[in-house]
Amino acid sequence: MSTELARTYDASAAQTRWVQHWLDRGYCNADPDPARQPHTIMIPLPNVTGALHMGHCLNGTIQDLLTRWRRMQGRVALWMPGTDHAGIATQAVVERRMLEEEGKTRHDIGRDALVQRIWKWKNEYEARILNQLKQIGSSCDWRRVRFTLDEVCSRAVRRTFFRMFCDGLVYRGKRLVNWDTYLQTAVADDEVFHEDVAGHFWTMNYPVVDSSGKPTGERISFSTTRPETMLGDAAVCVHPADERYTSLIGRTVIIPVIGRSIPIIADPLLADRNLGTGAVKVTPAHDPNDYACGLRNGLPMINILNPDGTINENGGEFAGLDRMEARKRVVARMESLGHLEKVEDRIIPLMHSDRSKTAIEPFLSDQWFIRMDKLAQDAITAVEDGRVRFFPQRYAKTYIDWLAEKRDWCISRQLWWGHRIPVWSIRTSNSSEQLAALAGFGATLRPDGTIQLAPEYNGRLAALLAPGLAAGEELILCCVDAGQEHIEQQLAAAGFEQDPDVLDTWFSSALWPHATLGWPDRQHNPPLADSAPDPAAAPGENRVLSYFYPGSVLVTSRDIITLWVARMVLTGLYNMGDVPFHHVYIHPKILDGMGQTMSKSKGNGVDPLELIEKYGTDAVRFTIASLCGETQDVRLPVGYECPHCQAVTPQTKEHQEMKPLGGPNPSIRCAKCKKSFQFPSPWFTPDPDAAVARIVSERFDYGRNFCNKLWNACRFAFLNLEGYSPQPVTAAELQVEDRWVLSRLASAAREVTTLLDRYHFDQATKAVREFTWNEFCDWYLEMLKPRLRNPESRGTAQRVLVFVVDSLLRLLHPFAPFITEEIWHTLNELAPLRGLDQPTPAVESVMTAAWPQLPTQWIDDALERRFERLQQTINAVRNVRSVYNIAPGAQLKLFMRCTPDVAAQLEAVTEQFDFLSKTMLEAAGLDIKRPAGSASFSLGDADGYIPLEGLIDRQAELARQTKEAEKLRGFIRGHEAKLANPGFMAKAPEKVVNEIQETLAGLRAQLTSVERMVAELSE
RNA sequence: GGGCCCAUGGCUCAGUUGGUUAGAGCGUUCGGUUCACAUCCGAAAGGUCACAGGUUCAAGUCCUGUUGGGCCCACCA
Repeated sequence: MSTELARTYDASAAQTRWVQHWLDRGYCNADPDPARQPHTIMIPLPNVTGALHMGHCLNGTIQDLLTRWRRMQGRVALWMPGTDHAGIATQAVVERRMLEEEGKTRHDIGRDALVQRIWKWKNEYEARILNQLKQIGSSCDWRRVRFTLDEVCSRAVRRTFFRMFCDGLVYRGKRLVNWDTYLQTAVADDEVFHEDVAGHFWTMNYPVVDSSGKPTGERISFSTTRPETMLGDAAVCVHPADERYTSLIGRTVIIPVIGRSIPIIADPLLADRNLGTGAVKVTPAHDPNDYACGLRNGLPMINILNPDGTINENGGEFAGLDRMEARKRVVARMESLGHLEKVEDRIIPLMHSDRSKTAIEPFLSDQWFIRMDKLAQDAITAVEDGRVRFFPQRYAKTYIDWLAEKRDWCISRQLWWGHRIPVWSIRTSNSSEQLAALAGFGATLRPDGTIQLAPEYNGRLAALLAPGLAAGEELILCCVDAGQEHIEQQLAAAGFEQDPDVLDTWFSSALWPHATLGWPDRQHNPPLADSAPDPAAAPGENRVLSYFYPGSVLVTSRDIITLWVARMVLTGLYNMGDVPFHHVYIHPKILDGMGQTMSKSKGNGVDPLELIEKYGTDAVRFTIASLCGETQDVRLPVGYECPHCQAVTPQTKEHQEMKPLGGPNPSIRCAKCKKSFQFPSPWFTPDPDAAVARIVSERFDYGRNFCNKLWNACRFAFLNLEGYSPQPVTAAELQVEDRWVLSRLASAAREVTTLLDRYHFDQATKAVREFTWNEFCDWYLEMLKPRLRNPESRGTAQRVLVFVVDSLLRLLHPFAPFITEEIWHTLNELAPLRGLDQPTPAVESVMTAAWPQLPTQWIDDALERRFERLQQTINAVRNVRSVYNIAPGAQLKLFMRCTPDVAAQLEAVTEQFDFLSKTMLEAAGLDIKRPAGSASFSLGDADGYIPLEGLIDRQAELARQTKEAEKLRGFIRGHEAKLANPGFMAKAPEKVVNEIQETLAGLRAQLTSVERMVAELSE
């Protein structure tokens, strides 16, 4: 390591160096240590669907900041990394790509081949994601990286499902799914989009019949946009209070096209008197509202569709027709039978599949559910009693409101990529067949009707239908084992078939906090990557789980509070009997320049590595942390930097939406140099030989400038450390500025600690920046310059300087890990021993250094106030210099009218005046008179005069002071009005009244000074 | 339709339980090459705190409504 800092900081070299160094030294590893407290953060597992964007970068920055900070505080800080298989999203990406590139669907290649392809994709993107995380400085324990489909997580998934199955929490039910008839698959809600299409609105009627089935002549009218669903109608529904229909409620109608009789029912939740005719046909199997109505009223669910979108056998003569063709024929038939009243054209909002772009059909299918009542209640209680706390608190409402609905959780998905549901079933026709199917498992029927399996299956195989075999034709078993235990083979051999569906992705991510720590294995620590030796292994014990669970804080974004956070709490309580984390910090979302959230579908995502390349990781992290407040999302306008002339073109919505559309890659023309360039986009890869713009955002100048400042301040310090000798520094040796900077440092350290405790990252960043720049650099370093040149005073100055730099690097490390590490290592070369009381050897890495906790006694308010007057005086002199355009080098004289004790304080720092403002303090005291031709200023308790004979325009100075006096009079009037207000005097607290009076007195004194100056100038 | 959040100088944002003269960074203007930093230093200009009511001695801050924006959820015969 060099003993000097280079002229500029090379961010990318530092990043490469320290990422590897930290890895080699194992500084990020976290192993159980009973002597210390743990601090656990589980990463919100990124999906392996694609690369990380700025939202992940923000999320990671905060987690790493917290992890590094807690580690420095002496905790065993575990940050658990990993990725999510993201069932639907990943399968969709791979399928889409396969369709585009090879024209194949998953049915063409089969289940195993598709899953293999997805694994390949996963490996590629997982590597990319983990690399991105490393590049942003993430101090994860990389030995522990997990994937939701890996063996450890899979075991936890199967065990949880099995436990829930045995506890009766799992059941099979019907549910309407979004069915893509083209791809013949169910698609998730977020995989569908609304599009308005031209359609028709038919009004028809059904004839009312009497008890013998004869038409009474009455008819009931309704409207529909999907006449073919008539084939599956189970009722006609009206509002119970709708007087037009009260007489018809309970009567029967006939569906003319198929001759089925259905009842007229009343349901206030479904029927709306003000819509259409007020009566509505009910098709429970093909409409979500009708489905809910069907459940409420015990209606039959008549499915009329085949998976390919044709009408099935329930459609009578229409069976086999495509639903659109069936629609036409049903309408024609209704018309010919005289039941069509009118047709209107209408724009219909219709759901479409993202993938096939075809219309979605609501389709009733068998799904697995988890009963939520008790599980949800437990999770609500955990937040209500404070075992889990949200920051900011308002998000607890989102969580509780959602859980309070206690809607059962549909956990099955019609996909191939994911955890296959560990349920096996066989069709039988009676209980003896069922027992026969179970013969190989040593099954006997207990007297109470439940099934007894042979002991070796206890806890590994369970039957859903017990007690009471033959409750249905189907026998359903749940098997916890994977293939190795052979039970699955036995099941297959006995004729059982495994459910083809997989579990909802959130089922496995819900287990993340305990699954990653090895649950349900309580005997062994979870395996480490590449079978690395586990330093914390203990026989018969999973110490990793018992030590790191529950976690400390979950850091995530608000949109998955329900999907993920709630479910982690719920499964944590269910499996572990304890909450998965104590705090939930909800951070802002990253928005683009137009205020939209970043997402792949909008094409406005930004790869953090692009910005890191331009600004450096620390700059990006520091800026991001500075934007992480309580309420406001982070707006991040970006631009394209022209590769030819470096001019920046701000990104617009048009840019985000530019796609090749079969032609050449789109490009942007630079407004300045008129040349074209390509740009990074989620829609295409730029041509290999094309000039490609990079993404920039001037918001990151904030962090970059700060890093530059820090670097140069330390560079300056290090250039002045020649001859540094470690020695205790006594109180007597400390100069005013030393005591001041230590006071400020102690305050800053306390403040940053408190703010981080409360997750106020924006304020913490601001505090540390202001200390570094506005206090340490602007004042302390400047005041140190003369002392460092003087051999007499140099030693103490160096020792204090080294101490402050050391503390500063520690304070900044969680925010800016690379630059602080880089500087720290140089400091170690120059000043291996440091400390004020007793110099001690510094640790090798700032990452393992202790977080600064400085004595409260160092904070000296009186001293800070005196120092502040010095600063104000100097600022006032600078102001005069600037207003009168006086050459920076010109030496000025200063006279101060003030009390003797203030005079003494000012005289004690005469050299500082000279040095910082090229001004000699000539005299100070009560008897100072304004020298002729002076510029003047008032600080309230002291007035300053700077003789500027010949340089100052008397009239201009008079005008300046008159303006100042006017301003003061305005303030004074405001305060006087307050004190003259009887209401204020009677009702305001005494403290506030006193404050106003004091301020008023100060303002009046200052006005007196200014008025005297005006008088003097007017003479 | 329900819920949550936001609206403060040209831009991006702070503003603690209501209480002195509403702050910062960038941008703008003016002035600066003495050996840490022009990614810098010094100075200045720039705000009726979205709008309308209300509560209060006192409102950027609390309440109600309006407008505009974001997000989540529900729904659209």
